[in-house]
Amino acid sequence: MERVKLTDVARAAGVHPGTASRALNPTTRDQVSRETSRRVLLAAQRLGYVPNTLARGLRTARSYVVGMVVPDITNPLFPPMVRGAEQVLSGAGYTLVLTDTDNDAATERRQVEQLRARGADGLIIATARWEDPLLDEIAASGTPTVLVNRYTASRRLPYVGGDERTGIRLAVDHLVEIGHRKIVYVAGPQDTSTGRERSAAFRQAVRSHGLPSPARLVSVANAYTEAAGAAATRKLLDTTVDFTAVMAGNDLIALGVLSVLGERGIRCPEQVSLVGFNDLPMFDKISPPLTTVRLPLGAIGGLAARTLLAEIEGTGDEDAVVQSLLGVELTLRGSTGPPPSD
Amino acid sequence: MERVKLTDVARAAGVHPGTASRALNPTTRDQVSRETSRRVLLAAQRLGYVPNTLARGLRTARSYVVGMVVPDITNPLFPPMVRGAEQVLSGAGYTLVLTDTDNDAATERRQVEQLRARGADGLIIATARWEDPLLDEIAASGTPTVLVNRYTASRRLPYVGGDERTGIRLAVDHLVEIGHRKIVYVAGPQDTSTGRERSAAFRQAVRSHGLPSPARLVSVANAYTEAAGAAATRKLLDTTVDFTAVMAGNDLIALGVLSVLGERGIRCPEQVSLVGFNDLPMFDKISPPLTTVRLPLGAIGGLAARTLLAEIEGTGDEDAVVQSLLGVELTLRGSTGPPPSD
DNA sequence: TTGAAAGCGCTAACAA
DNA sequence: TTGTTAGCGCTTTCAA
Repeated sequence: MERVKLTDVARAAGVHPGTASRALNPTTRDQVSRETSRRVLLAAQRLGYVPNTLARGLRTARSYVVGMVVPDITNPLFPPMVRGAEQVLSGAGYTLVLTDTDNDAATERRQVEQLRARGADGLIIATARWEDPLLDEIAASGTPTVLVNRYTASRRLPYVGGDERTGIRLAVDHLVEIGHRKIVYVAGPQDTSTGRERSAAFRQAVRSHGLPSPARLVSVANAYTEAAGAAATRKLLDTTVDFTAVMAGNDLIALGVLSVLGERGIRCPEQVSLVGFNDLPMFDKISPPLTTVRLPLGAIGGLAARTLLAEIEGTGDEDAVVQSLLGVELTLRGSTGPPPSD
Repeated sequence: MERVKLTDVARAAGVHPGTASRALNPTTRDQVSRETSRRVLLAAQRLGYVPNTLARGLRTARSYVVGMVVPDITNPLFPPMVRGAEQVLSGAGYTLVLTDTDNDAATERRQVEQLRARGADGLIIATARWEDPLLDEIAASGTPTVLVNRYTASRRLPYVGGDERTGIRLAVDHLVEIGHRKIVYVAGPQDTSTGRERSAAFRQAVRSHGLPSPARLVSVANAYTEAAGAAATRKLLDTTVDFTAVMAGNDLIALGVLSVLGERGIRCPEQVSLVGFNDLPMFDKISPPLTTVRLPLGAIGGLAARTLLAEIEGTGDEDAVVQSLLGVELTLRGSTGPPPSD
């Protein structure tokens, strides 16, 4: 069960290994006569030759490996991004190595190290914290890297994501349009760019509509989870501010909002409207179906991959794209309606 | 920004590269004096040495790469398995390369080839069809491989999965226990082992309870999707058999069943009970919350990885495990209740 | 216990 | 256009 190698192909075709290599490699094929390259290709095919990527990588100092780091592949936000990236990369002859950090900084560091040990040509990272020393080190190291989903305060690495500000504005516009004036915000954690960006966008949107200052109308969840969303909502309700609509930092937080509304006997959307963020799968099946902001996750992953490839293969003298935002849309469903008329 | 290599460490420690290699490698460290190995380790640490996995792999003919092939990472069934596998593998010093075939056989073949070009030490495959030539070729090639989630008719490769037969039996037992006698089954596609296995288990369970022969009580969906489930349910309802409970081939099919019941004004669980399979995320949030069979997906992925590692690293003279089934449990929720009493 | 040297499979600079 | 040769960074046999 010996593996066929280049020398075997060369021998079978009656040429030197160097020639066989040139014939097999599309970029060097024109250095070889048509007849010879035909013979080599044929022999390779016949013997079932599969080039050894390790050996090639060792010689060319390129691994054709791209690492992608996600906090938790079980979070439905990430699979579509991974998929989008993988399609682009494998189409370009690259292999995607996926690592899941389990939301743990030490694990992340170890895995990035592993990726570098493999000579990864580049990195796609979805785990950025607002302050993130590891990413600053990576930026300093010069490894081609693109952030997705979240970016860092230092903004030292290019970023691809959705246009979150517009997403929040669309949602608030919608609520205002159907009559809401008292809108509260259950924000996501502020140690991520998404949490900060969306909070800022909410404040701005509310202000632009001349609605009451949101200072006391924002409650911050300390994680993007149902439980954290519920806790933040309880805190909000305990200060008994009155409101007719809730904007949630993401869909899972919206789930927490929904459960607390249920607890307190507040009906959605009759008494309080609710908008989420992300449009995760199955949120159209819950009751009430959630109005939410949809991000083009697959496209984000794909564009991140293309951005990275440009950086890896690019000539380097072109101006680099530092940030790309993709358009988002508001998905209207049953969780939003006019405020109670009394 | 030059990368530190073994020779640099050796020079810094004042030893020969061969010695440095021995000191750095845990399995050969005892061939080196304590003092020397201490010096080498220290130098490596100080210089930030990261070994080049490619070079090592080329020399040792081992890549420490395991490929995992899934049909669609966007399907929530797979992320937990991937995660379980990745944790085991990275704990053992292996890197997981994930590939998504987009449910396409040609893509799958191309990707498996890529994985072999990378010298993958083994494969975990979640895409098995009942008749699957590619997998038979892989089996013949001798590449260590473990199937998860589904197996092939030829059973030439070891398989790790959930105990599906027991899952179906638990579900049917539950329905019978709360009073149902007329149970129908909306099966999944019969070109997968899961579709076949569950169908057979249903027939057997029904028979063992002395319920009416299920021949006309089974409708087959041609895919594990909501749409296919809905279509199969319509076919069932159009032949107007009367029943009080539906067992679905999986959760997505159950979703299709639910929507058709809604269409026809049949209430669940008051008029008809419904049981799913897999316990996907969010199915506890739909209305009614779905009673379903839970598989230990993470554990399945983890065990598949361990099985594979045993095969890769094993001495080869031990008897190999050919199949491992993990325990499942029935999760009772709102979609099942006693049949109507009239 | 350590050093010397060969070689894993491939590519690329140089020579012919 | 093709052959020759060296070497990518590492491990491992052999010798000292």
